[in-house]
Amino acid sequence: MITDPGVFDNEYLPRELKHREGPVETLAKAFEPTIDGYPADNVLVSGGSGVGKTVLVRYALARLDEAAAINHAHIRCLGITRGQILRTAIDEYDSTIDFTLNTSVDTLQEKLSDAVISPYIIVLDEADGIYETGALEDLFAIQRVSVVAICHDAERWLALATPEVRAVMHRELELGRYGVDELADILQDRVDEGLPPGVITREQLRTIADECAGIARIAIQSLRAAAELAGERGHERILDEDVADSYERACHRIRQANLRSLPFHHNVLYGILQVKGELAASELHRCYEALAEDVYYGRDLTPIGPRSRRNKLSKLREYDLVEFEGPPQHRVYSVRDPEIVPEIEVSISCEGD
DNA sequence: ATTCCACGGGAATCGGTGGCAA
DNA sequence: TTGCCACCGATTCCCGTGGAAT
Repeated sequence: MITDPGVFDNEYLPRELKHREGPVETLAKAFEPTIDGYPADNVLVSGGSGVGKTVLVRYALARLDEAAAINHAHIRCLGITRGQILRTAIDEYDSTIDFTLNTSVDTLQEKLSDAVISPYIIVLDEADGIYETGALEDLFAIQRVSVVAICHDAERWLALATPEVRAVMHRELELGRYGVDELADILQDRVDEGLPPGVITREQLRTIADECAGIARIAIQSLRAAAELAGERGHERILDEDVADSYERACHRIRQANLRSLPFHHNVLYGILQVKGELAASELHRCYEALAEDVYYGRDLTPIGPRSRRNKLSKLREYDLVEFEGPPQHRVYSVRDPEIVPEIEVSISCEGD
């Protein structure tokens, strides 16, 4: 049923960004100075999950590309280091600049500073934890570099900022949740581009939009899931029952992709929880230790200690894969969705069963 | 009031990479 | 080629914190 699967990709950039005309203009204004060779204004873009922060910035940069050849980079900052941010920033500006794995981060900063001779816009996506890296100061120290920081909560982000950082964040852009009709409009564009005409009604799009509570990413994946389900069930067009089951499948797919993007240790911990259902912290650690030798056998990795496991578990929670419940000393870990399975086979039978 | 326990921040340490001089 | 060193990122070690149990 799907004629162009590309329209459901995260990377897909719509021709027109519906219901974000104001923010698009704000970004265009912020980028305008680059056309005359001056640095762009720094912008802080904030808003909840799936309100289209990333796509907004990508869209505005694509428009800028049409007007002038301005260097820009897009860096996902979640869980990466100061060095990785600087390396990416250097590489995206000029891939001929060489550095190695053990080049000091201070040197990297100097290299970037020396290299940048024209306006350079660096988008720091998922920049909620950017202060821990220290990379922000590195970038702001470079005159022609400007930053678009994307975060969830602007107030918290600015509260953590130094006065220097606050002083150079010239523009703030807060995106609210889409309304049902707005989101239905956005879905309609994807329908027009990626599905045969007439397979879904406006009312069904509104149902999808409503179910997703304004979160565009889930809505778009729900639309895709509804079309897939209709296809699998041999329906000529998308029926209400396909729409009804689409949200589950969309969430499932997003979480499954999240898990796949995480390294082995995370998958081991997840696998234990997925099989056991619910575990107290001490039980989880006991299971991990009981299994570790088998699971890690033949791999170029060694089992990690309890402290690292806690960090991995926090990460799993950030990715909406694992839940914590109860106070620290009685914390219970469980998976959000037992249907999501890890990449690895964790054939679990911990002692104590 | 005291003990217990897991959490999580921060410092120390480890294993690996790559430059450099002998 | 070898040994040494600086450095990185990942991990471990150490320890203060705070809520629940005793």
